Amino acid sequence: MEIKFVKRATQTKRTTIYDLAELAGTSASAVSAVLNGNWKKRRISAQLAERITRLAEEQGYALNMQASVLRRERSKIIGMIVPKYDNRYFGSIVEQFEAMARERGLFPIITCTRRDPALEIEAARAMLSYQVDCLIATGATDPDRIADICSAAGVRAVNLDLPGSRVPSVISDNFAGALELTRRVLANCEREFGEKTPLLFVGGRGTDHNTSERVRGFRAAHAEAGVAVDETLVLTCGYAPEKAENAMKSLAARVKTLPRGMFVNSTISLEGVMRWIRRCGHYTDRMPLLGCFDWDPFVAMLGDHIEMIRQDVPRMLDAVFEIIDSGATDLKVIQIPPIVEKIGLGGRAENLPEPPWILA
Amino acid sequence: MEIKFVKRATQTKRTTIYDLAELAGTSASAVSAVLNGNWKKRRISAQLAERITRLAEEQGYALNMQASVLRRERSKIIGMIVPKYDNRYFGSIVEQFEAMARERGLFPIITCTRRDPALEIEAARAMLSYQVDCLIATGATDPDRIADICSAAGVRAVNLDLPGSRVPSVISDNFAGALELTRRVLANCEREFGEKTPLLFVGGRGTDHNTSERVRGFRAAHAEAGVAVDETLVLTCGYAPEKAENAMKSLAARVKTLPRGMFVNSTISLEGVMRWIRRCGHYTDRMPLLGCFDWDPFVAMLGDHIEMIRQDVPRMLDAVFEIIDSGATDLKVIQIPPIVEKIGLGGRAENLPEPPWILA
DNA sequence: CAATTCTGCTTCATCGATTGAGCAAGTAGG
DNA sequence: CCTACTTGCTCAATCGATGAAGCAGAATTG
Repeated sequence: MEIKFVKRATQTKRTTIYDLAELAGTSASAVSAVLNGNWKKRRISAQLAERITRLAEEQGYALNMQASVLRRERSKIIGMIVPKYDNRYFGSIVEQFEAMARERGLFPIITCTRRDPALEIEAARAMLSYQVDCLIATGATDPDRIADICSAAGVRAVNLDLPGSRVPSVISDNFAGALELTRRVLANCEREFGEKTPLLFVGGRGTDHNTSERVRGFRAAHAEAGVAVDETLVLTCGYAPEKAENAMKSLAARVKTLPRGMFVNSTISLEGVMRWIRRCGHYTDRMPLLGCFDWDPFVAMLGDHIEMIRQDVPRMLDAVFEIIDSGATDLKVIQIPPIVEKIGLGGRAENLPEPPWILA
Repeated sequence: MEIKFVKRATQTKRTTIYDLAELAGTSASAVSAVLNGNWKKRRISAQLAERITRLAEEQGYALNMQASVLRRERSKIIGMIVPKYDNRYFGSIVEQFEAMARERGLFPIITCTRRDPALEIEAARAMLSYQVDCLIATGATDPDRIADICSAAGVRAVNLDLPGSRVPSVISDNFAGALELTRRVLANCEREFGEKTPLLFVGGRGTDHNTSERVRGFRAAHAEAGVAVDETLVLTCGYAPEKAENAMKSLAARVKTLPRGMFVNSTISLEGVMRWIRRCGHYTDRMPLLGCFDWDPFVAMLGDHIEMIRQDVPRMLDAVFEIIDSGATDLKVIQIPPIVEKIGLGGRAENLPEPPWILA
């Protein structure tokens, strides 16, 4: 059962253009020219090109990118840092980023920083070491720091999801999205409970741009509806489920009546909120009416009491690549309108049995 | 508003060890030795080391990995290909893989193949071009093909999630997991409906190892319960939500009574199944009882009619890295017991067999 | 027929880091 | 005082691919 598997690592020397040159009775530079496609420019005969190509295939030749990149001006490597992979939003960002990069002949490398500021910086440096031509900082805690590091290395950067002030940014229109989401939840509450009450805002970091814009939209919708925001109900406690759950717990401990409507700042926070709702025993008669600034297919099935705002990932990435492709350098922040997920479509069918769905 | 941003790309020449050598009045080789940490071996004085280190920092020196890797024996780059980022299972695989790679001083690069066999191969080749030391093929449609390509380049490979026959594999114990999941759904059905009826199996590719093992577990549980499997109810239609949804649709069109219990082969398939359930109008009185071979926090909140099996990602990755770290080359398939998620809670079931389940 | 252009290559320096070999000065030992 | 180490460095080859410059020989032009 001892397999060649590792043996070959020592045995097999990878085929290089020099090996091919020798086999073809020609020079390495001819082989290189043929294999990287500009043999016409270099006036290699079609005959020799053909012969070299065939040989390369036979020998299972594979370009050594490290050598190639070292020599070339541009690496054609594009980097992205991303906070997490545990939700559909970042998942689709990464998946589409990869696809779009590949379409353009770029090699994508991605690093997940788990919202760790130190790791963000380290990851950015690592990517620069690998000679990325461009770096996309997604949801970075300190985008400007990253931009500075890139700029020192002469590398382009673009911010995604969270804006910075040093390089172009592409983000959702958080204010508009939050305004609309809050409006809907307020309207649902009024319809269901017959009275206008201030909503809870939970999740996100109070310091990040997105969260503060969403709070602004939240406030604007309240103002519009003539409802005073209850400041004790604005809980920007961080994104993690546990943080949201704890925030709810301690809120429940210090107020007498719990809100009947909530604005939850991501599916990740919603995870914690839902957990709390199911365990706290305060909503046994009726679920609170929720709005979630984020989308997840199963959340959409949780019931008709949840409204969702879905960030428009395809358009966001189109904008990112337009900046990259065009080489645009002006310091704009592009805001992409998010999508309101209509309940009923993504939402619950009218004729489903009533939740035993939610447990105590 | 015209920013330095791109200007610098042409202006700034990155600092190299030669620049530092000149500034320090020493040789490039001394600089190299100091900066990559083996200056003791190379008998550089602490004094000079100190001076060089300071200079490197001042100048914002960053190692050129392409040059470094080109020269070195091992690249310390580790690759992973993964089918999708749209579910928690692969999301956590990727996230933990990255973290564990970094812990070991390896640089992880990941490619999402979207279950496209051609892209899988292309991605594997690309990674070899970048001189990965090791490649992990996660959920690959043709792991052996990838293993062959790696072996030709003298690169180690490991299969994850789906096994192959050329290199070691780490997978879930699909049979045991499916057996337990089916048992539970059967039991739930008997309890709820007072009779033993065969379940539906939906999702996955009939040709892949995982799915066939799960079907085997599904059958075994039926046999155990004395229930005959209804062959028309085994729908290995692929993983995508639309495929599952369509399979359900056409099933509904050709049978008179729909199953009251279902084994769904992934959260991704469950997405389609749930969509169908909600739209079809056949389950207006009572939701079918479900079992899902996969875990998602929101699915867990969908109600008490869904049982879930969660694959043990941390242990799977531990196993993968143990193979890599130890340099093990024997052709084993390591099966990691999955976890039965208790509704509401979550933990390992009592009646799963004891690990470590090494096969063949 | 000589001068020029074109064709089809080859040669060689280069990218930046690494490392074996070697060298000069200092120190220890006999 | 001479040999033998040790210390602290430098030199130069090397990894594999790239592309500017150059060089024969064939083809074309005046």
